[in-house]
Amino acid sequence: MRLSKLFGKTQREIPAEADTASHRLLIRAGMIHQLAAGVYSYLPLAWRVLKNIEAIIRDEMDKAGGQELSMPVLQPVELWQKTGRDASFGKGLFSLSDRRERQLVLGPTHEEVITDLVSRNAQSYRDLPLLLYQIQTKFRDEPRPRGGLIRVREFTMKDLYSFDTDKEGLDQSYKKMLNAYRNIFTRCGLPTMLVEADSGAIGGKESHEFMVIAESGEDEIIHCDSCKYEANAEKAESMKGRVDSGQPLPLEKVKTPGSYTIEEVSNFLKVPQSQTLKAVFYIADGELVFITIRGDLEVNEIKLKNILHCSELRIASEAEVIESGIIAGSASPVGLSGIKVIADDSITTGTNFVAGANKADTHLRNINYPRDFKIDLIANIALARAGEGCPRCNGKLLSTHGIEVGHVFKLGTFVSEKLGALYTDASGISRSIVMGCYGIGLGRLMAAVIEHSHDDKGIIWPPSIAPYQVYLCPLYLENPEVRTAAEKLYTELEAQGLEVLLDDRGESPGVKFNDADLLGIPIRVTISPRTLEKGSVEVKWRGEKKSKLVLLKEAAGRLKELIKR
RNA sequence: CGGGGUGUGGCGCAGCCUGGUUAGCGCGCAGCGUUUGGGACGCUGAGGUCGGAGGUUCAAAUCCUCUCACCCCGACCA
Repeated sequence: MRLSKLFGKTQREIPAEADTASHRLLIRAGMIHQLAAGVYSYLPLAWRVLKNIEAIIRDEMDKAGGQELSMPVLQPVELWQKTGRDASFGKGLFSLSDRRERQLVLGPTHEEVITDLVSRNAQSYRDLPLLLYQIQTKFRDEPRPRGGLIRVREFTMKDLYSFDTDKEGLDQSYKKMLNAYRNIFTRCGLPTMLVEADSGAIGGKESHEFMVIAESGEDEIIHCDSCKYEANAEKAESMKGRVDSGQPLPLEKVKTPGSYTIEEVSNFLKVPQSQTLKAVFYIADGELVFITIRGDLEVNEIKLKNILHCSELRIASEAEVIESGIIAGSASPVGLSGIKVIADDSITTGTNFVAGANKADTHLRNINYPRDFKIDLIANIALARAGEGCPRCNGKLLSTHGIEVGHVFKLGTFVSEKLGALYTDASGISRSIVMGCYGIGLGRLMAAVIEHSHDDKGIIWPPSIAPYQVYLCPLYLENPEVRTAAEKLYTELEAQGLEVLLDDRGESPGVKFNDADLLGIPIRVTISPRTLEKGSVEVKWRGEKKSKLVLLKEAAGRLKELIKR
């Protein structure tokens, strides 16, 4: 390809709206263009990278036994109503109606469609296991697209679904996919961390995410400094530690004028925050719930949502709290009735807690569970934080940020039950198919590669996914020898099957070198009167400082070898 | 949805507070010339409904009202 003809121009200036590295570089390299919030065009360079990523993914999926197919983006909403996931996706579902006022959605994922499809085509245990996948555009009306391609509303995703007869089969499919995913990310030059994850709106039980460590990552990863424990903060657990405060003492009322927050109460009564109980109020699908948790901890809303099995969860407004007769600032589970009370299991880690008295400016000392109050549900709903103890060993938890590039779920039979996807086992009994699902976002993967591999000059593409392999960079093109040598080498390299970008522009060396660095093509080959004097060209890897001279007549062969490596 | 911010040629911005001739600057783009091993220079030129609607005024990019879009911080996910 001749650079002068390539659609898409490099930009010198940094686009104002971009503040993550990949976003800036993708725009500056002329690879993407934003049409609307979270909606992008991919220009030829980006498209080539995506195609390369796609080829790697396809290869690994096929090797793992996957069969590629293609399903509709346009889906009847009824299918989503059957699984109830129209509610769990909520406003994230792009929906529209056709001319007959039929409600349709644009597929954000394809569990429903594929399960419906499989249920009609696989009836016997002999038809299983199955691994089916597609690489296709997904639509999700994200509340807030961000970071360029990191989070968008229309994106290409590889989604594979596994169908097995039982849990053991699912475990095997899951393992195959974990392995394939590791291969994919490695081949894309991306180091990843496999973390335990929450399954969110997709549903299901066990779930893992592949994370790329990056400052700009949206996810917080909690991991142990001494064992292998790694989890998304949404899911992470921690040792809460015991609060040793002796034998239960009798309840005692204390006046606490002006003290409302945990900090104020703890200062006023001179007790550590871990010796208090915090009250937090949420509205779960319209119903007010009372949450109590040790004062030094925070509620993990994801965990809370999961145990409440609700689709919408938000902090209650002050008005809503007051309306339900609770004294904000002095709220307490003690003596409360008519409201659902959920407690974090941290309330059992100590004795003689301080909490509100449900009476203005008054708190209670020496509250003990279960002596003094009842709750509807006790569970681990606390946010794990760096510095706390590892739940698996004696280590300390650390925190980093990451970009989620892949997510795998053990779905189980949730979807197949709802959609009646059954198979007949060897003894003739009808059973639900056991499912798993596995996704990779291609654009996000491309962005993550850039986040991981760039410098202040530009992108550094791993050769496996680079849009071109060689940046052929002749200087002083008006010099006939340079021009002839460049054209000849260009032809030879292309004949060798190499992907070459020829910078045939009449730009100055500085401009050409800077663009070469920005575009991040793995190998730069410079031809100038200076190199030709020695019958040579200059070869330089994008990621390295030094270059070396290669004889012009050997150049094509040598480059072919380099690329192979 | 809550909070913060921005909309002015393809890109980055100034002008707005304190209304007043042809709306500027840099990059980029086109032409010519001189240059050029890490983003050269000169000359010439093209390109703008000042996000949109309404209003105030003799006069609006500038003031007022409404509205739309986009970005950033939080609740969602590949």
